[in-house]
Amino acid sequence: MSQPRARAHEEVLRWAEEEMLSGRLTIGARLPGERSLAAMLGVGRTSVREAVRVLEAMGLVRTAVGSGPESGSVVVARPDVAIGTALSMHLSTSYFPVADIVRTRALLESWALESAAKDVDATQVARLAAMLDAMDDPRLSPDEFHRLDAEFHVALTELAGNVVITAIMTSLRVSIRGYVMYGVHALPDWQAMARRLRREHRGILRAVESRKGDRAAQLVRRHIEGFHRAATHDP
Amino acid sequence: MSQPRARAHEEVLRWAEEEMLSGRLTIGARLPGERSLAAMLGVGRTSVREAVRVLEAMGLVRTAVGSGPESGSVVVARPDVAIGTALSMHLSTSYFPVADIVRTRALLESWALESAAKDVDATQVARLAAMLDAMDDPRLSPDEFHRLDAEFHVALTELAGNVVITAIMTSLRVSIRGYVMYGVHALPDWQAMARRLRREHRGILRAVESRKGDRAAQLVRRHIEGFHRAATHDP
DNA sequence: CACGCACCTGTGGTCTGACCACAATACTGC
DNA sequence: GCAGTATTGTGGTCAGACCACAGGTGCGTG
Repeated sequence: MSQPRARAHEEVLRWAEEEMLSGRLTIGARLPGERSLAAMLGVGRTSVREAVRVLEAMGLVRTAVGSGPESGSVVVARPDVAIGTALSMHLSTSYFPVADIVRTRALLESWALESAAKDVDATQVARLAAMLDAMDDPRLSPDEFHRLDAEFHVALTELAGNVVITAIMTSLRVSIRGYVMYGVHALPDWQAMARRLRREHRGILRAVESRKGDRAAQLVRRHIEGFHRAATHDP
Repeated sequence: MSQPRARAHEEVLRWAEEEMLSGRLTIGARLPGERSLAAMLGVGRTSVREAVRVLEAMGLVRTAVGSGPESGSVVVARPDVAIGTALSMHLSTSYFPVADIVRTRALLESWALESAAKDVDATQVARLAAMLDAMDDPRLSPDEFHRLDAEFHVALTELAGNVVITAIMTSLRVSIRGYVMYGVHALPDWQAMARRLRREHRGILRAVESRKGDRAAQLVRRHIEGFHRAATHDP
């Protein structure tokens, strides 16, 4: 009606969105097979596949071949996938400056800590501390270290309980992964940097634990911007 | 090498990302035709199309039929499209609570104003004031009013000059459009709300103009959360 | 010579039908 | 009873055929 000439694959996307809005298609549910879906909507299978690809890229479905309950297209909720891949692609066009991403990350993360410090419980702190213990292993490669580092920061952000912000944070981490690793290799002394990061992590966690929200926010902001400065400092 | 069994359309995506990273494919450039691209990469045209669909959904290309320089797949930079459609789809799965989106918006926007108020110039203020003048027309439908309102808020955020935050803001506005319009219809007195929004907009702009960053941030936070409360207040 | 219209070409958009690899399940022969 | 095989249904891929569309080309007419 409103869009009399929608492309066929958009028709499929519209259908999927309606099904999800109405609650007929919930997380964990399986989409009809591509062939039957095509017949159902009166479009070709290729158009259905194009729509499924888009849904997959947006982190809304996961596809698998074979048979059984795990096969086919299953509805999932991975918003970080969507934003992450999109951000990293846009980064590759150089449309997004890394500095803007770093600043955004600092903003979101400092807010999250400020908000989280109000009602953090011991269980959460213990879990975060365990992550930091794992990072103390001096045999870790820069690559592994960064993976744990990213996990720690995402876990910190999760404390605030805002799924949108968590999703954006995860995405930002994914999208700047390449840049971080590049910066790491450019560092004169990686071990020294690792020691510094570990120390700062402990400080941040301590501030959160003692409910000092604004101090935690300040520390994490310095932590992020400090690494950025060090990693982009060309000799 | 690293991924010996990548799906064909992922091969195309990888190619596109590499081309953009290397600078061979810049914004405004045209992709090869689907048929020649398929031949070039040794995959079927359907796989190329699936990849192009994903790129399109991520706001990286725009496609058009016909011939001439405007046709074909053109590289563009519309990160807001990517994040916006993804967010709205995830909203429809009810995975994202609206409250989290509203809070995120308040955070980003208040930061942007605080940062922008430091060096705003008269030209920008005049442009924003003109937008507010357009919103004064009492004949505007709620729909038109909301469109202008969204434009104003995005323009405010742009003042900070952080493209990542601008993209996220635009996306958030797009994704909550349905919710806002629903809330508007639920209001007992739309005209009264419009008057209030207009007044608050003027106040925010005034604060920015006089370089009072923290006051502008506070006002916009109240503005956003106030509307949210009013629109979700069930009788 | 200038103009306008019909034709040509290349683009994305779509559909059909045919395979393939794969994984769970049903069946079959021992 | 059980191991091994055949069946079924899934996504993944490809080739080929149309279609609608928009710009360019060139012919014909004024």
